[in-house]
Amino acid sequence: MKKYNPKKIEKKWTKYWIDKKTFVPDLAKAKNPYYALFMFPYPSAEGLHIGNFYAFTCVDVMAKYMKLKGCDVYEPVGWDAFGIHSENYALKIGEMPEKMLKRTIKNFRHQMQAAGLSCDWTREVNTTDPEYYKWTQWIFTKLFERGLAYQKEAQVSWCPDCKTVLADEQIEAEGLCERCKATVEKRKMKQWFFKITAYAERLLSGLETMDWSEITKSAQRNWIGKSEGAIVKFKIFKTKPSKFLRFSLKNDIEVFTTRVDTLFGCTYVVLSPEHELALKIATPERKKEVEKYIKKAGQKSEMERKESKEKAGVFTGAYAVNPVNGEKVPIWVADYVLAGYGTGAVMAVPAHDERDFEFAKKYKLPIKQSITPDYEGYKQTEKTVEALHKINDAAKKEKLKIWLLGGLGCAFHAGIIYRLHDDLDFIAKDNNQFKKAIKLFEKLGFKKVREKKLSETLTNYIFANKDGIEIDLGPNVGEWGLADKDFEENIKILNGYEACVLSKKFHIGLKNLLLRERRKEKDSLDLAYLQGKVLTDDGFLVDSGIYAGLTSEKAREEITKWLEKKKLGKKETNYKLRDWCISRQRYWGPPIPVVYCEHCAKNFPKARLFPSKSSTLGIPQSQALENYATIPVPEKDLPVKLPELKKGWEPAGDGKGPLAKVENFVKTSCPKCGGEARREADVMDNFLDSAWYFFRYVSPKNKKEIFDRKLGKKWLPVDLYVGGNEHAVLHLMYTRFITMALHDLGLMDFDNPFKKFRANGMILKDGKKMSKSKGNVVNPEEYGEKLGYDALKSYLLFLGPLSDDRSFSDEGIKGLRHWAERVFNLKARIASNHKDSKDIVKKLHQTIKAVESDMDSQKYNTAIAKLMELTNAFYAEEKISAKMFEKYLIIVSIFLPALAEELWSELGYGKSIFLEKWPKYDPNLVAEKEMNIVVQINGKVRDQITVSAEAKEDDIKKSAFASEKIKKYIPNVDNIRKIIFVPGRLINFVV
RNA sequence: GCCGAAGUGGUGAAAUUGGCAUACACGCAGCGUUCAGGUCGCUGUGGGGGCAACCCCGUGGAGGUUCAAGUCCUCUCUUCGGCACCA
Repeated sequence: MKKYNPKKIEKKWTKYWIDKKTFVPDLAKAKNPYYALFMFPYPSAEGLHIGNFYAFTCVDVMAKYMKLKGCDVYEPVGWDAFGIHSENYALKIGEMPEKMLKRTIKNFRHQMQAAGLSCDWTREVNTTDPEYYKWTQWIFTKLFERGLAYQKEAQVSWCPDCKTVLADEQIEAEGLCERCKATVEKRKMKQWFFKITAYAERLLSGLETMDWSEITKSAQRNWIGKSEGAIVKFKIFKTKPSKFLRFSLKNDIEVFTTRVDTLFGCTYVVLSPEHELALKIATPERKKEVEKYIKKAGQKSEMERKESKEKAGVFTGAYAVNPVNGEKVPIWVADYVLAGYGTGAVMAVPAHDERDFEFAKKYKLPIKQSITPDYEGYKQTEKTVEALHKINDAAKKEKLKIWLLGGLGCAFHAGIIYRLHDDLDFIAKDNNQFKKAIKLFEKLGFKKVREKKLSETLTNYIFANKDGIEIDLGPNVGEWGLADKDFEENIKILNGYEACVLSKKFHIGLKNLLLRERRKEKDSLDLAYLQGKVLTDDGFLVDSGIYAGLTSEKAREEITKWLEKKKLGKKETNYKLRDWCISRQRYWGPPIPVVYCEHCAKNFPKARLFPSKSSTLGIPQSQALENYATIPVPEKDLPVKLPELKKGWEPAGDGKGPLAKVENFVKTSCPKCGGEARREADVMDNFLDSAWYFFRYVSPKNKKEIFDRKLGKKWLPVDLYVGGNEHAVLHLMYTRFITMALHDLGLMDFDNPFKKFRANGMILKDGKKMSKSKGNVVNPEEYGEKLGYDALKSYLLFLGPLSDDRSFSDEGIKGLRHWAERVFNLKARIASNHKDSKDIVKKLHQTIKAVESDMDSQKYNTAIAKLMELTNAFYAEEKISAKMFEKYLIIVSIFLPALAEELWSELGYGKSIFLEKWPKYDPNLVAEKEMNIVVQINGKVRDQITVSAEAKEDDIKKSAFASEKIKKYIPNVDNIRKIIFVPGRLINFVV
């Protein structure tokens, strides 16, 4: 018998599929289109990576399944060949990118074809093809017309190694370049941006209904970073407190906050060093210092700013007015406030914000509480302290020495006693002092409510006032004062009173009150010390005028309403998402299709204002270079071809692209006036190339349109997309944005490009991340050649669920090779006119059903497990019929395509197995004739019984009682308290 | 710190959504076939106790709901991913 030789078989069938166009659909005639897509391969010199290979496989298996299920499946392929990665590698080996890519693409194609994927190789696209990037440029011009592409001078991220600016999304968490891992710098440069922020809300809310991996959606949500709050205007206070400066509105300080409810707790305002008012408002005597600080901060990189843990800043000498209470608050400048978020200015509430608190502590700025977690407690303690004050003042007047103590553990309970060191006997005898105290209490509105006899001579009197404040009057110092370990310490804190020991229950409330007492003494008290931590959670407002007592949530609404009415603020939503910087000072990309014309600027000043006329979004128009009009290249002149350069295509690092030096490229004529003009010399980010490629696949050779509208309607959006989640906020976000923009142009009627997206987990090698330096990189080609691609692909899928990280091991893959072997060897058991046992037929039908349901939810690992079970079941049979084996081969073919084809042809079929139909399972055969019922006693399994599928509860009960084991546990049926019966599953007796 | 995902045998992992925990595979052990080897076939394999039938324990930890919990609720620990001086 022939031995299983995957190498030979796979080579034969991969060639057959391509030659016979087995997987090439007729896009126009297709009746049941299914668009299966894996992420755009970037043809790296290193060759195919196992992670990408895995994503391809996930898509491919589904494509094969859907094809057998009767769909017209399109699984296109192409090359994302522009970009810094390719160019960097070309620079490294000193070869032109174009030449190098010819080689790497060839290699990639070869590797992917060898893998037996069901790609359509007749419709490849390549982003570096002028026929492709013509449309990349076209998209730019369309966005420009709509005001979604604009130029501005801004702080941008510059990679010193790649010598170009990058988008925010292309900077990794530690401030490293996504491509080369160099630390990026901040530079102020004029760059082209895409107004992705105009779509922030749509990008966010769209996520809700999208069938995408949760992990991806969560990453996008975090990146968009929506926060709802308000803008509050602080007017600037003139040094003479009687008058406000009559500043125009723009000279108000606007702050963004999500916590308007803490506005009463605002004790100062902070501007970022980049804020336009920072220097303007500084008083003459502070100006020098402020200027010095701003300069120093400007020199620090973003990383340095973040690294310096201690908050630092400088006082401007100026004051602002808190709009809600008219309080005068100092204005500071500090670099812990970011220029790029919100308004670049914040209201500081040190009592309820950790950063503000840290800053306030350092510079001894006032801390004012305006939120409490326990409003009732707060009010009561306030009243208690008020009462204590009264008693204390009155006692002083009458020269009565008393100590006030909080009760330990009882509500609103303060006490009055004699001095600690006074002799108890003396107290008992000194009725005079005691009587005086009682009188004083009565005078202050306290009434005796009860009394407690402590001994023959000592009595405790309990007084209460109308607020329900209870105060003990008695010589019970031993019980209270000495029992409390914190007594001495608390006396020190409370030197404002004679003494007050706090009940533990009201620590927070009373300590907050103490805080206020201290503030009166202009002492900035250490809130963290008193409270353990800064109270940053929502709570109830206190010391906040008419808003006191409201919940934070309600107060935010009310205060915002009031601010809006008074035109002192408004509701505002902020996003962390920033516009997409698409300029690259590099060679290997599509040139930005823009021309700068001096004549047009003079003759048609309006040309500069382009695109404001057609803009519907109120975006600031492009300002281009000074004195030049910005003219987009019209469609008929596209593409703007990237000139072939033999020399000088390396990035210079001077902030200009290499094309700037190519005079015959830059020098051009203006498409508007025909006069002399200059081209933009930067190229576009390659993430734009890959943001729309799946549209192009629909009609890759179309010369008239970006894609054929009719075919688009049929095939788009993509049915299944799989790829790594490292692109969650890069490719996957850009793609959504471009799709929305094209949707708004009327190109199609959907704005989510991928109906279903699944982020595949990472493949680890023996539990560790793969890396070249560790030398544990799994090369798919190596394993494919050695053990067969059928086994390799199935193993990757069998490892675990699609979304989990999975560990690849050389031992583990043997199991799948083994399985392939067993499938191959099954043919020895085929007997053409054999009559299969009922059980094995049932097993086949059950497996068909189970595999279908697993495939529908992308549970490839269990689908394979079930096919293995069936294989094992076949091995338990002497013979199997050819008919059954054929059905089996079809369902196995999605995982072991080449092997299935080979066996299929050996059975005598002349056509591909993938032209067959997925076998239908017979529901009658799937259903079990008999069922296994678990018999439990008190929830513990004690026996199993087999009954017919039609058996009713009573029959089952009877059979259960017939069991010897059950009899052993329940000798007397009367002891059964309850019977739980789950049809088809179990019966549980509670005794 | 905030948001998300996840913790089950020696290992990768299953578990019809609350109903027999550990399917399938690796590894290991044993048997068979073979001159031999394993890319062959079969059997066994969570832990503990018992000659045995059988019993007890067991899904990161602690509680809870339930006849019944890997699954639901509360608290907690750990790991991974995203965001992060974002007001």
